[in-house]
Amino acid sequence: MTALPPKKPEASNEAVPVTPVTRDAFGEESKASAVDELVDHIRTLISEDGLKVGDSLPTEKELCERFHAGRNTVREAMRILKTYGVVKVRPKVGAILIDERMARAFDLFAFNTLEVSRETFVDIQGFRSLLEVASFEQLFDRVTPEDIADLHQVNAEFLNAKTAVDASEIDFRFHTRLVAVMGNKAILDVYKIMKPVIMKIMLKAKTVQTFSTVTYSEHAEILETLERRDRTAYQYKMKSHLDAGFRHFEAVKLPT
Amino acid sequence: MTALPPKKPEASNEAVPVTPVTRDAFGEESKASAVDELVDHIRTLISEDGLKVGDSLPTEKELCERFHAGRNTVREAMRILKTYGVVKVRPKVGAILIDERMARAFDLFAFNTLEVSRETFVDIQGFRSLLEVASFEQLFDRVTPEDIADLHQVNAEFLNAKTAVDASEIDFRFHTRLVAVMGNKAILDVYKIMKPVIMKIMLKAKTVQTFSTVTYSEHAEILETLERRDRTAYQYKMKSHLDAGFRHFEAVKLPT
DNA sequence: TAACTTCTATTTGTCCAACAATTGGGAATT
DNA sequence: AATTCCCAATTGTTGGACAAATAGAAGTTA
Repeated sequence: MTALPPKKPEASNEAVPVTPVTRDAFGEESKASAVDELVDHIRTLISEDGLKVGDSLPTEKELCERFHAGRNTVREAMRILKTYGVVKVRPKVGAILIDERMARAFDLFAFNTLEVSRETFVDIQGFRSLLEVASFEQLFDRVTPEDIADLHQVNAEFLNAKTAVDASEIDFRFHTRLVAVMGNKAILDVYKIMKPVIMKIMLKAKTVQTFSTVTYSEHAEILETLERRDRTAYQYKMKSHLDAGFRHFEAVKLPT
Repeated sequence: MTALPPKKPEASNEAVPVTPVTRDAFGEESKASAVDELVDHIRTLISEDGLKVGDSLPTEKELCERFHAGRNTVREAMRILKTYGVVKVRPKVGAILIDERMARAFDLFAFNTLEVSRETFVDIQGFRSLLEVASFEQLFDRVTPEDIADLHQVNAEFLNAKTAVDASEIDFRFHTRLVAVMGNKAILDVYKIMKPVIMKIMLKAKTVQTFSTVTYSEHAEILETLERRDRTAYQYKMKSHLDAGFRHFEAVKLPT
């Protein structure tokens, strides 16, 4: 025994589950890298200790010692958990359990830098119609004077917008704030994920001029119907507002 | 100049976009860690070079040199992309572009270490209420006899279900098929992503017995209102159906 | 005592260097 | 020409070093 593998120094006591050749993270099988094993270990650690959202994980050093792994290995494993939206790491304070998996799931699809196809456009606008028009019951139930005030304030920012990009940013903020009224994080996450596509739609359909005049006043009218709790008028105004962009997109006549 | 910061050795030529303090992925602002910046850089690299699935990314060393980053930083960035399901890395051959994001999205929620938090539960059910109840206009517009037939067929499978898991699988298929009636891919994708959480909700609320009796007949009643184009009845039946699971979750009395 | 400031120690973030493990591709052999 | 073997390139893992951030303690002042 001249050259023993330097991987396992000596200690094999402690509480080492020892999963020598396990399966990969999920589904597909592979050779079980140290990082994947570590993720598995941390997972069992979480469930066995019954850790809940808000609880802390051991520090990197402790994880190194407990699982006999190098710090970079631990860091890559933690990086996976961060990407999963399961932990939030801050210097000095360490890793805290969270649950933002929903937001992460939608982040995945924000990777698209491709063109907006006609079908995607129609689908997204249909989705928005559902989230902003058909949702009127939940909107009217929950809307507060604060919400209205916020929305007015956001809408007022149109007057300061210099470029079309600025203006569409404000436009998106307005609609996002409206969706936020429902107080549903999942819905809000989805809406935020659609931002790149929605922004493209807004930009395509409007110029700065349009923003500071038509869009601004349409928003104002929508807010007014919201304030009055006028369901019928709200649905009509909002649907027209969304369809406006749609009609313009039609006019452009995309190839496909 | 005795102690210059060791971060930037010297070279500032090449093609370094130099995003010193950029924004985070979306909306929320952060301090822009080197790893996050690197992910951004690689992303722009992919889109600017027009890389497609199957193409190769530069090696770790090349990425280190091109973006003046340490190898661990590069590795953590690649680890993020791997977790996203955007690249597949093998020793010697390097990183190849793939697109398994949908599969990864499912994996996210198969990460069972965490309980479905109460807020998540409420949000998801609210979302479903929007997608399946408030969407009735679009549903009634587009539903065809074929859709109805399919839905009846799926619902009939309850009779063959042996375990609660089987049954909840069928339950989810039923609701998915219903959402599919709208013909909106974006909405359908979102619904599919929520599958693991929805499945948990279904499992929590029901036993096999329940599925083969209550759920089955509730579905049948919903289909009947859909066939009759009875808007009011549909909304009432579907809302009750969804709320049933909700009430059971209430009864469980979660700690927080 | 209470509020504020400063300091310290701990923890994470990044980089470097070294070696092990894997493997595609070339070299050597038949 | 086919097969086998070997090498070199690349990723995987480890350890160490230092920078950056910050929670908590210690000290200061009103």
